[in-house]
Amino acid sequence: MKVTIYDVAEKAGVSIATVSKVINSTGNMRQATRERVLSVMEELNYYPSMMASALTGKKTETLGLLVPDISNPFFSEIARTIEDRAHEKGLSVIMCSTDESLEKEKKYLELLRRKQVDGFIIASSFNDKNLLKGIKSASIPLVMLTQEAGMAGVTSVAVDDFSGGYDAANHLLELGHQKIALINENRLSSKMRVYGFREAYESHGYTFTDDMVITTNASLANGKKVLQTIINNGNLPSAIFACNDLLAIGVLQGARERGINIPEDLSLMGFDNTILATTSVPGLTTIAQPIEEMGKKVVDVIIDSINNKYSGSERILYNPELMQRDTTRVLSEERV
Amino acid sequence: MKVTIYDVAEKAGVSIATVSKVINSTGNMRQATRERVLSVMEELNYYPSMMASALTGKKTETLGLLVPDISNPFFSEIARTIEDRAHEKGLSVIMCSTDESLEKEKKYLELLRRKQVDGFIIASSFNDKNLLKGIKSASIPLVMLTQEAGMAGVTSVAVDDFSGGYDAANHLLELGHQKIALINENRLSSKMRVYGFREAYESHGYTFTDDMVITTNASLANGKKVLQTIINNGNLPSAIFACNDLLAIGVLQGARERGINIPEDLSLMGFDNTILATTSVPGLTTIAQPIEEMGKKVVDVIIDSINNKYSGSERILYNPELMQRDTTRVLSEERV
DNA sequence: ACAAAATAGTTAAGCGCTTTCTTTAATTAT
DNA sequence: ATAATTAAAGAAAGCGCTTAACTATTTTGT
Repeated sequence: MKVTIYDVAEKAGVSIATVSKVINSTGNMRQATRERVLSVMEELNYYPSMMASALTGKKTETLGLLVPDISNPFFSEIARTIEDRAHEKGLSVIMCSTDESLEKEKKYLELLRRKQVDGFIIASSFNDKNLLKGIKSASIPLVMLTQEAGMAGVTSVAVDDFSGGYDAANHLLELGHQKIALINENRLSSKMRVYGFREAYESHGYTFTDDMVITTNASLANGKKVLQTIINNGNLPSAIFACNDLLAIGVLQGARERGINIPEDLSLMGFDNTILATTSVPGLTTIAQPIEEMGKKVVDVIIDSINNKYSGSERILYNPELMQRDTTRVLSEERV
Repeated sequence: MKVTIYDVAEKAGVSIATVSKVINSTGNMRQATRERVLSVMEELNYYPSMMASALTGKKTETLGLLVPDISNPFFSEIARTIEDRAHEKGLSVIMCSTDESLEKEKKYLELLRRKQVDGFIIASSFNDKNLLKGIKSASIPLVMLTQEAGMAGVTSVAVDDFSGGYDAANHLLELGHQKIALINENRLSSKMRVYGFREAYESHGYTFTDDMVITTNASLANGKKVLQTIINNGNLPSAIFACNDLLAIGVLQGARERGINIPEDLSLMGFDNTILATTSVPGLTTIAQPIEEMGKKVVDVIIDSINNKYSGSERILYNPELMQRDTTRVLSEERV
């Protein structure tokens, strides 16, 4: 049978209250007593149940993390830094991949509420804001990662997507590109990148039109597919800006398969600076997010709000950084 | 305040026992009563606490997953399939990256025990078998993934590493390579790959020596580093077999930086067939593991053993598959 | 040496559920 | 219409812990 606090108390010849005190290092007691209890705990292989203690008003020491897809390198990389930081602070994390699907978001949110997680870190879109409102009004700590909540009173940590997009456009524009296609995801952060791009683009005096952008979900396959679409549309652009590395690499693969040379025939940019950008050939020019910093920050914020040391509602924005590698280059004369 | 079963009971004008019954769809009751309770639950935004119910002998519906590193694509990919399967069956999963460190393994194991996870899926090495024994003797369900427990009574699901290594060797040997370096990790599964390799190598009449293999941890950086070491040792081999894709890609990067052409100057193989193998250029020849199947299987096994429908102790082995891409080629005459 | 103050340890209620028994109400049979 | 049977709902104990309030034991002061 499972060994409980009663077993320990009995064997150590004390009350369960005393055992509880040694577990939590609270209250006063003789050193000898403490040691005796400790050794009995050891001897019996006793693991205090966090369920039981959570039930008595303590925390569950568990965080819920909702990401679109943990197998997407960007999210697995940030999940790793979150996990590390959380563990450092004594919390575990339950991860859920939502695929940005409303049903899954709803289901997982409910599940995690029932599990009484101490707080949520949310990197999934949550287009149904009511879901978020529900947890907000139950005053369960909540921090958005990678995007804003789209409602008051929720803090978020993210890169400055707009300026990342802006930088991307500038880079391409400086290289002489003007006919550019964008690949976008249907989430706010991606759209911000496109807006930023647009801003820079127009400030160079060009006209941005919506048909320059194609929206799809993040995956290698979709990257390829979109490239195909772009090709089919005829009128190949001289550069493509994908709103994340996964899509960009998909384009890269597709290009290779069709004999389109990158960057000779086509310049390509991604966003995120995941492992994929560093391992591809040519190396992917991309906009880096400070993944580690963001991961740490987001757990620090959630922990502070769990402990009521934080009740703000900020937008914490990090600066993106252009990582210039080898998929972009000056537009050669003959293509102008 | 948090809404509890009492609030619901009171508002619905029934006892908490009745509410409990509707929550769990047990016992008999009038349809009208059930509906009334249900609607009150809805109205009050009631989320039954799983902590409380777990305390009364039910399950926590939570699995503990220990992997070396969730940001390693192999593990994030398999974690995704595990997560999906688990959710399908109503369980959540807490993920922990151990970095194969003894302290972390110990810490996380203890933590998860305290959280009363229903079972463990372990893909980390656990060189200290006592840790595993502890959970085994507490009769907490446990399945090894990617490797064996190294003790009786524990079932494991993995690829047949030995035969994967064997296949890798054969492939290289058939291409005429004979001077081959291996990059190994310090975990049993990797060593099995090397043993398999060795077996094939020797069966071709060659002599395998231990100085052909260099051991390191899985990371891009280490792949590069090892390549450097190999170069420094002089006497460059004509092929390298890395025991996982991450290391192989590291080698690929390193090679590129030093102007070593792959596969012209050096053939290269990985293991796992992660996204990295498909996106690299040239595409990495590697040994594929059936990630999805394995992920599903491992949760099915753990669930069955949680429900006492399974108490076996099998080694469930999947067949690896050679994915021939472009980093390996026939050893050219002049290099023989 | 004795009261006052501080320290050590205990009692018991309560956290939010589940579940076994009981009791009460509704059906069916006679 | 009434007893026998079955269905519906409730009472209460218990899960493993925390904690406030309390009692017993020491220690300190004078």
